[in-house]
Amino acid sequence: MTLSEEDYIKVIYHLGKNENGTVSTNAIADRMETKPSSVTDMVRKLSEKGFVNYKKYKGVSLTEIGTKTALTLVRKHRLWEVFLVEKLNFPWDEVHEVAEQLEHIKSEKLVDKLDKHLDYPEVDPHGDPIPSKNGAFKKSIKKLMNEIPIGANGVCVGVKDSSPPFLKFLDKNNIALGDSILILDKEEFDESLHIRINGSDIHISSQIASNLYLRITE
Amino acid sequence: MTLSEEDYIKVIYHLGKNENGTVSTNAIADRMETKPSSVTDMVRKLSEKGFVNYKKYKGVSLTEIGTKTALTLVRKHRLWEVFLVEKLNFPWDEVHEVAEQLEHIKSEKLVDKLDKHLDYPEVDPHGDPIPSKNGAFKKSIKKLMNEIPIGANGVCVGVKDSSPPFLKFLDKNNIALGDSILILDKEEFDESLHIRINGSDIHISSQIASNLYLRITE
DNA sequence: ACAAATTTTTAGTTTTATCTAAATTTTTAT
DNA sequence: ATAAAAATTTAGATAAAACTAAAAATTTGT
Ligand SMILES: [Mn+2]
Ligand SMILES: [Mn+2]
Ligand SMILES: [Mn+2]
Ligand SMILES: [Mn+2]
Repeated sequence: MTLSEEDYIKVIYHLGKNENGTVSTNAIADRMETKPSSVTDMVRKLSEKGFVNYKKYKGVSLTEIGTKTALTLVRKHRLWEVFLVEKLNFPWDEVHEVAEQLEHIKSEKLVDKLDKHLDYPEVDPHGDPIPSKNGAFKKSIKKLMNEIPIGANGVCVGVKDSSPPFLKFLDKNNIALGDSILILDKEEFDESLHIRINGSDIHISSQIASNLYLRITE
Repeated sequence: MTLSEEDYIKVIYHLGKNENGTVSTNAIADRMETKPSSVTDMVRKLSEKGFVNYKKYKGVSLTEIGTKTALTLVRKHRLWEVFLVEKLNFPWDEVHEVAEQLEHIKSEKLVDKLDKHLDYPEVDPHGDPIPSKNGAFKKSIKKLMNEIPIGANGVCVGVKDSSPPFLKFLDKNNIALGDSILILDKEEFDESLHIRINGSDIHISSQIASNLYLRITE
């Protein structure tokens, strides 16, 4: 597996999660910031190697071995993110880029020892679950904040958008994973929310609310 | 800097240390496990980029910027080795291979934070010095065990050969860095040594003695 | 249903890092 | 000094991963 092949497989995995599993050439090209013709070439190669199912003009989906490979990469990526935040004190908005490189280091023993060193974490710094060695997820019951009824209590457990600008915004407003949140009210006009967090009442836009996951506590 | 360019620069650095600084095409090819013709191509490219001085048929040497680059790589390699041994409990004979990959991760911030996390180590698990951020070494006064007079006391501070077979041999014989050693006697016939270590007297071959560094304690 | 728009693939190049085989230069030995 | 040996470079090829431009297939809108 080359670095490039690995990145393609990860992208196909992430895009396939939302859809029925089948991903279009253009969608991959967009995400990889490359050209559709390059995607066609790579997808054909991955198909020959058995990682994806591919029918010309019909899109691609991961095979069983392709899915296994993707999960191993996601596991490595997220474990490294935990390491960077927990052990090296990186800000959570800077870890993705470095983990994008570290995920390609080839050593099963390294991943096992890293997992142990981190005390077997179940989620990464953005609240995303870390697959176990055999590819199993602990599934969590989480909902986007804008889909939660007024009056409900929850704990902030993840972000949908984990881009640096959004994460920096959360830092600036003292919103962190693990915080308790009470939904006070919703404005009809723009769907913005009034919430209580860390003892203070604040007003957040629907764009923010639709990118924060809560686990409802009752 | 591609991964391959970085590996070439590191090899030229290590080979140049022993010689006058000028390294031959074949020496590089041997060490890189590649063909001389490939080395010629790469060396020409590195020369165009300003990392090495190169005159056809006359060998290569690192420029100032090339040396700086090599030292940064050596620093990263050795810091990662310390991490693997100290934090992840890797055996010292298995870290080189993994560090060979980790040294190529591009993030200055990562190296700084790793250095701090490890509490600014001065040597790697094999006793080799770690260059500082600006490329300075702490020079240590160490000698090969076979060059030390009978009766002298020393502390084992490094290995010359850090190949897994030699390191495993030392483990098996309970010889580790930091151990105090007294040279008891030398056999004329094969230059083998009788030494006292950890309270017991043992007999070691000249091949072993010529690959262990001691710092003489008096 | 069918023309237009969009998506995807094909064909032909480029760059990087290799290789083999042949040519050239340098070194060594008589 | 010169022939043989060794080291090094050149020439030409290959494989991976990109790209552009053009062709082909699919989807969309009327
Ligand atoms: Mn990546
Ligand atoms: Mn993450
Ligand atoms: Mn390397
Ligand atoms: Mn080392």
